[in-house]
Amino acid sequence: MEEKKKKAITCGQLIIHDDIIKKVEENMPKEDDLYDLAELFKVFGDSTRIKIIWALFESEMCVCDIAYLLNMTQSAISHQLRVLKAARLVRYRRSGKTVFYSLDDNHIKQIFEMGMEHIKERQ
Amino acid sequence: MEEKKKKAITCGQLIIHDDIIKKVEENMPKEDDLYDLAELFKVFGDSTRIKIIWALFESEMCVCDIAYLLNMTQSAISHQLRVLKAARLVRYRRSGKTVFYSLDDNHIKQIFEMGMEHIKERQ
DNA sequence: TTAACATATGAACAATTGTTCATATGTTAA
DNA sequence: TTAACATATGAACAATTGTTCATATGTTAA
Repeated sequence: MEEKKKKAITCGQLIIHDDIIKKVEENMPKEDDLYDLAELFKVFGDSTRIKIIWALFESEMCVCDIAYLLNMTQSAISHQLRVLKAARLVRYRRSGKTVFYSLDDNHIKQIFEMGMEHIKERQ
Repeated sequence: MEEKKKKAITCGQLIIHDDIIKKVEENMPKEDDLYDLAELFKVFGDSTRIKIIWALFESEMCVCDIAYLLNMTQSAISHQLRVLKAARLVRYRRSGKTVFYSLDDNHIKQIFEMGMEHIKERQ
């Protein structure tokens, strides 16, 4: 939120009051946090990943279980698990040839439920 | 979650127990809802839109105010407001030449705060 | 060791997305 | 009416993304 006024905007005159500008600047999280937050939601913004997470709400599962439940290829699931792993939303443990994935976050369920409330309100 | 077993998967043998499969099928939301949920999070999955929403937490604002606060062009903001409008996350009112946007949802703030908790835990 | 199998991953591809630029649309003051 | 201005929007473009296909990697049983 630094370096304002540098880029030209169409509207020359501001409607907004100074104290609101100040409040926004005070309450807006840092650029890095905003970026991370967007990255987190981006991960949730794909229905395959949503389904994987929703399956893992129930129990830990191996890759082929998830592929079976979601009726998708092992490769597609594996690629998406990598994304979830990178976002630190799932953890995994290897047991022989099988790799079991499970959720690694306490907030996901609440975030999903709140999202569902939004969906349901507008149906 | 219908029509399983149609697509071939690499792993022939399931590790998962039948009662877990049943639980997942019971608790997994309907395909349409999962899709809508993903669409909602997709909207949150962009830092420009996150910033717009965070600014609107403070007060209703016109397009040029938002452009000024975020140091972006009017056009970019306008395009993103259209996305937010389509997701029914913002409403607007016209006052002369100016159009004021405001938030149209009670869940957003809680969802964002929970997302932030996730971010903060892993820093 | 080797065959069998679960999983991971790189390359390719089509599809989607965010911004810019130019310009259309809507509104008001003169 | 018309000029000025706030906003909306279509086209274009580069960048990102999800899946598929082929195959590499890791593990175990024989």
